[in-house]
Amino acid sequence: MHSTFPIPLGGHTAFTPPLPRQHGVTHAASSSSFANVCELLRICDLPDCEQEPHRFRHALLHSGQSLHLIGQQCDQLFVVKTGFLKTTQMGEPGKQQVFSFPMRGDMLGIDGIASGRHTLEAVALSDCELVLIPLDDLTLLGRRHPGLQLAMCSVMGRNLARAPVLIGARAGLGTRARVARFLTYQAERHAACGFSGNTFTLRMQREDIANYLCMATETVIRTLGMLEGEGLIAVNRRLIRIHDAAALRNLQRDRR
Amino acid sequence: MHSTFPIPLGGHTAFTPPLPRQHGVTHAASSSSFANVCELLRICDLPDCEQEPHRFRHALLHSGQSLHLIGQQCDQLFVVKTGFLKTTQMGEPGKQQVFSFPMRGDMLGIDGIASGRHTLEAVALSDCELVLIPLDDLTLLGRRHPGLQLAMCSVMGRNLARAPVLIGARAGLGTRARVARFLTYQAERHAACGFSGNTFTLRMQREDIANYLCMATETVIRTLGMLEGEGLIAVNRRLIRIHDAAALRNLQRDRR
DNA sequence: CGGGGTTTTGAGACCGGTCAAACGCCGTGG
DNA sequence: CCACGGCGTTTGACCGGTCTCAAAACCCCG
Repeated sequence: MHSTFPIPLGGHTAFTPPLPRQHGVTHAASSSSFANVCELLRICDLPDCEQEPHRFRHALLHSGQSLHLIGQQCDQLFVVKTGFLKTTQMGEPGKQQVFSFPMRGDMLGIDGIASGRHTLEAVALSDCELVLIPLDDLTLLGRRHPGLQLAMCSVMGRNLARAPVLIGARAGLGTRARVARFLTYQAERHAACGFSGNTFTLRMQREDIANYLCMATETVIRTLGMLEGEGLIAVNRRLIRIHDAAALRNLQRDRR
Repeated sequence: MHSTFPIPLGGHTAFTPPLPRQHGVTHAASSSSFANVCELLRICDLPDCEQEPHRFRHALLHSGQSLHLIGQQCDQLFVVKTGFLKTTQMGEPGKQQVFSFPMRGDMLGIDGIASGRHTLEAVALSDCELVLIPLDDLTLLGRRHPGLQLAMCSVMGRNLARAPVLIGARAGLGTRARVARFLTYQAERHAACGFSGNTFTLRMQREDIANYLCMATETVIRTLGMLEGEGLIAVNRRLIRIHDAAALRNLQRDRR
C-alpha cells in the first residue's frame, strides 16, 4: 500500500470514446480494512469481519477532477469515504444526465458489472477519498465470508430503494415537492455523515440540481426563492439553512 | 416438490399493515434446477452450475392475484419464469406508484433485502409462474459457487441500468418520447421472450401505463392516437402493432 | 339488455419551459 | 487598488404542453 498508480485501471482502453477528458490523477493514500469498508457500507451483521486481514487501497480525487468511467473496463467498485461527487450518464451527445450525488458510504460502479463496461462518469465536487474494491477481491472475500453475498445485495437494494428524488420524478410530483424532497434528502445525508442537518452547503451548482431534478435551472432558483419567501429555508448562494424541516417534509407529497 | 404451501411465507407477520388484501393463493407446481435459474437470469459464465443438485420450488399466480409483499418479512427472492406482472409501491395512502412490469427473467424482491421487509406489491396481469429463491439457499449456493456473488451483482446492476422509461422520465423527455420508449422497450422484451416484437398485447391497462410513465391517462391515450395517426403504430384496444420501429426509436430522444 | 369499468374525446386553466437580459461573485491583469 | 471579463445566478415576460374536469362512447359480462 501507499504506492502510486493511475486511475483508469482498466488496462486495455480500446473502447474509450474520443472525448476531451481530464483523468483524475490519483494516488493511493492509505488503506482500509474489511471491517472499515463494512462500516462504511453499513454492513453490520457480518461475523469475523474483524479478523479479515485483507486491505483495500484508496484513491484520491481533487475537486473538479473526474473519474472518467464511461467505456472503461469495469474491474472494481468504488466506495466514497470522504467528499462529494456527482455522477452523470450521457444520453444525447453533449447532453448528459446527472444521476446522483454520492457521498460517504455510497457505492459507485455497480452499473458496469453486468456489461463489463462502466456507463457513467463521476466528477469530484470536493476533494474525495475513495476506497477501491477490485471485483476479484470481492469474489475472494465472498468465499471466506458467506454472509457477504446477501450483504452486497442489501447494499445494492438500498441504493435502489433510495434515490427518493428519482421516485418523486416518476410519481409526477410538482417542482416544489421535488425541490423539497431534494433538500430534505440532502439534509438527512449530511446529518448522517456527522454534518449539521440544518445548515449545509450544496456542493453542486444550480444547473446540476436542475438536471438532476429534471427541471429548468430557472425553476430551481424560483422554487428555492419561494421556499425562502415562505420562511421554510434560508438560501445564500450555495449555503442552505433549513428553518422548518417538518413543513419541508410535508411539501414532498404535494402533487403537481 | 409438488407440495402445497401458502405464499406469504414470512412466518411471523407482526408488521402487516391493516389493508384489505387478496393473497395470491399459490401452489408449488414444479421445480427448477440451479442451471435453469441461471439461464433465466442470463448468468452464463458460471462453471459447475450443471452439477449443482439444488432445486428451487415454484409458485403459481392466477391473473389478478397479487403477491402482497408490503411489510412481509423478506426471506426470499422471486424470478419470473412465465407470465406478466406489475409491481407497485405505495406513496400516499391510496395513491400508489406503478414501478415495473416484470416478465420472464426479471427478479422481484431485491428491494426488501436491506430492510428485511418488502416495500412493494406485485400483481399478476396474467397467469404467472415464479421461481422461489430463499435467501438461505442463496447464501449456501454462494459458498459452493464463488462466481455467484458477482453474477448476482450483475443481475441487479442490469435491473438498475434497465428501466429506460424511468431514465426517460428523469431526463425530462416529452410524452411522445416516453410513450415511444415504453413501446420500444415492450417490443424488445417480448421479442426476447420469444414473442413477436412487432405485434403484442399490452397486459396492463391505460391507467397503469400512465402511472408508470408519470402522466395523465388521457395523455397516454392521445399520444397513442397521434402515433397511430402518423402511421408508426396500430392500436386496437390492448393490441399493439408496430409499423415503423426505427421511427419509434428515433422519437425516444425528442425533448419536451 | 342493462351495468360497471375502461377508453376516448373535448374545452379550459395552470404550471413550467424557453428566451432574453441584468446582476453578482471572483480571479486576472494592468 | 481598480477595471475587466467570464461564469454562475437571478429576474421577467411569454408561450406551449400537459393536467384537470366533465361527459360521452365503448367493451365485457352477467
